[in-house]
Order: sequence, then C-alpha cells, then structure tokens
Amino acid sequence: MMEKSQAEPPHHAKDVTRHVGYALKRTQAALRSAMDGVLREYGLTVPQYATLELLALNPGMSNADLARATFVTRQSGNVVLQGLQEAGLITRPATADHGRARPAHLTEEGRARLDAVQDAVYAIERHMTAAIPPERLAALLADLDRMAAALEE
Amino acid sequence: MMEKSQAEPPHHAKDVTRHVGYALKRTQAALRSAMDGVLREYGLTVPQYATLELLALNPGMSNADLARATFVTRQSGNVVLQGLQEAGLITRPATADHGRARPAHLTEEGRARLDAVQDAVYAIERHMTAAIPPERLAALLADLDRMAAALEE
DNA sequence: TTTCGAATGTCAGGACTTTGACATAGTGGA
DNA sequence: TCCACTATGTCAAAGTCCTGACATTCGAAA
Repeated sequence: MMEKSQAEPPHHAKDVTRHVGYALKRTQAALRSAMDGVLREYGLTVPQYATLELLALNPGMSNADLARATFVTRQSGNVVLQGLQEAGLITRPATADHGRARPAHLTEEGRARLDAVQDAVYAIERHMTAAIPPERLAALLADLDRMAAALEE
Repeated sequence: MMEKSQAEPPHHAKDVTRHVGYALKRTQAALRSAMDGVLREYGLTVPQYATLELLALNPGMSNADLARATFVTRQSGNVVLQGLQEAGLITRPATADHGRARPAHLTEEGRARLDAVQDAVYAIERHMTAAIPPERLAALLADLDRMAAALEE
C-alpha cells in the first residue's frame, strides 16, 4: 500500500516556467500587450478601457469602486478618471450629494468610444479562447475564479 | 456593488467581469499581491525573485534573456539585475567575452536567499492550486499555455 | 448624543516601468 | 569583402503606479 509516487497534488516542477503562476503571468502579459496595441489606436489605455466597460455595465460607480474592480489603488484610479474626464468620456459631479463618493457616468462620447473599441477588444478575447477546447472554457473560468478567491481571502 | 448571482457563463457575457480576460487579470493581481507580501520580508521584489529562479535553473542568462523570460523590457531587466548585483546576489562580468551579452550567475548568497524564499513562495502556489480539482490542473496549465501562444504569435 | 471605526478622496514623494533613441557586436547574404 | 540585418546594452525622458499620510464623511455602538 501507500504506493502513490506519481500523482502528488503539489505537482511542483523544478522548472519555474511550468508553474501555474508563471503561465498566469505569461498569458496575462500577452493579453495586456495585445490590448495595449489595439487600444492605442483609439487613444485609450487598458485601465481606461476597463473603467469605461465597468461604467457602462454599472453607471454611478465611484472612484473607490472602480479602483477595486480594476485592481489598482484609489490613487491610480483617480488618475484614470481624470484622464477620461479631460477627454470628455465621463462626467463626475463636482460635489458629492451623499458621503464623499462622486458617482461617475459615461457621456455620449464615452459610450461611442466604448462601442468603437469593443469589437477590436472582443476579437482579441475570442482569438485567445479559440485556442482551447470549447468544452473547457467554463471550467477554466471557474478555476481562475476559485484560485483568485483563495488568494484574496 | 459588483454582485455575482447568475451561474451561466456564456461565451461572451455582457458583464465584462465574467470574461476570461478579467478573471485572468483578477487572479494574476491576487497572486502578485500575495507574492509581494512574502517577498518583502526577504527584501526582494517579484521581478527580482523571478530572476533568481531563472538563474538557478539556467545559469549564464543575459539581461535580454531574463527580460524576455520575466516579461519586462530590457531597460527594466537591467534595473532588476543592478539591484541584485548591489545586493551581492548575482555576479556579472564587467566585459563580455562574446558579443555584448554579459552572462549572469547566482552568488552563494543569492542561492541561499532563493532557498530561503522558495518555501514561502511555493506555499502560495500550493494554496492557489489547492482551490481547484487536482485532475484539472494539467488541463489548466495547458490551456493557459495555448492562450498565451495564440496571443504571442 | 457622543464617539469611534470604516470608507472615501486627496496630496506628496518615491519606486518602478515603459517609450524612444543610439552605439556596438555578431551573422548571413550579395 | 562589404553591406544590411538582427540582437544586445545603455542613456534620457516620461509615464505609471504605489506607499504613506491626512482630512472628511457616514454609520453604528456606547
């Protein structure tokens, strides 16, 4: 008994480049680079694009909300919002009516810019996911979420 | 804000936070944050740690090699190497014997520092991968690699 | 009511990374 | 041989992001 010599759960290869963490970094870097390329043509950075998407989905999010959702600090989030505001893509009330949070909203131009960019960005994601068996897509998404949740707790 | 209630992840959900790209970013951010936390106790940054791992596995890598492997520019890679050199963790010949590339090597202290850190870093990866079914680990690794390859081509 | 904690926005400073550019060293073909 | 072409290292400048700190605001508990 106790003959289990091959299927050890840790599965730690000596070669760090075969670890899950390394593959995660590599894939994320490639995605980021591809997105940077297409977004640059539209005058947007990746955090700015992410902010537009989130505001379209959820109007009225505050700077702190958006910073959490885009995985940056509030300070960086504020810089992103200032850029979008100067570009006329979002609006924020000069004063908060409740608390200190100032809800941000897309302008007409912001919505138009997002619409113009989405096709190109979504094409990148389709190209990325097309590389794996379709029946594993749901499991991949679930596994990524579980790993993130485990690390965040 | 940021509710998650539905359970069907379609190929392209309206909610960007259910896209693969977003899950990738979220997981990578959580992993980076966790690694930052433990590495700080040892006076290392994540790129510095990655460089030590790569040099242990593959002695003599040049700055350009390491930059590619850690997904940063040559300029950033050089800053990382300078930091490690000042800390006495690596050595580089002052002059290149062939071409311009100067091969980097771990010092005794560099090897010791890496050994001291590996337990803590690997524990993070184990904690992360423990959140998913073990039989899906290989598929996850393969899928990440395929997606990265598709984006890099 | 008062007080304390949590959340938010903001400022200052520094650390890290990138873009752009240039000179040098090897390689392969005309 | 000579000439592109690529790869590498490096410099300068700018941008991006973070750490640390502080004041303000709301809400809950004493």
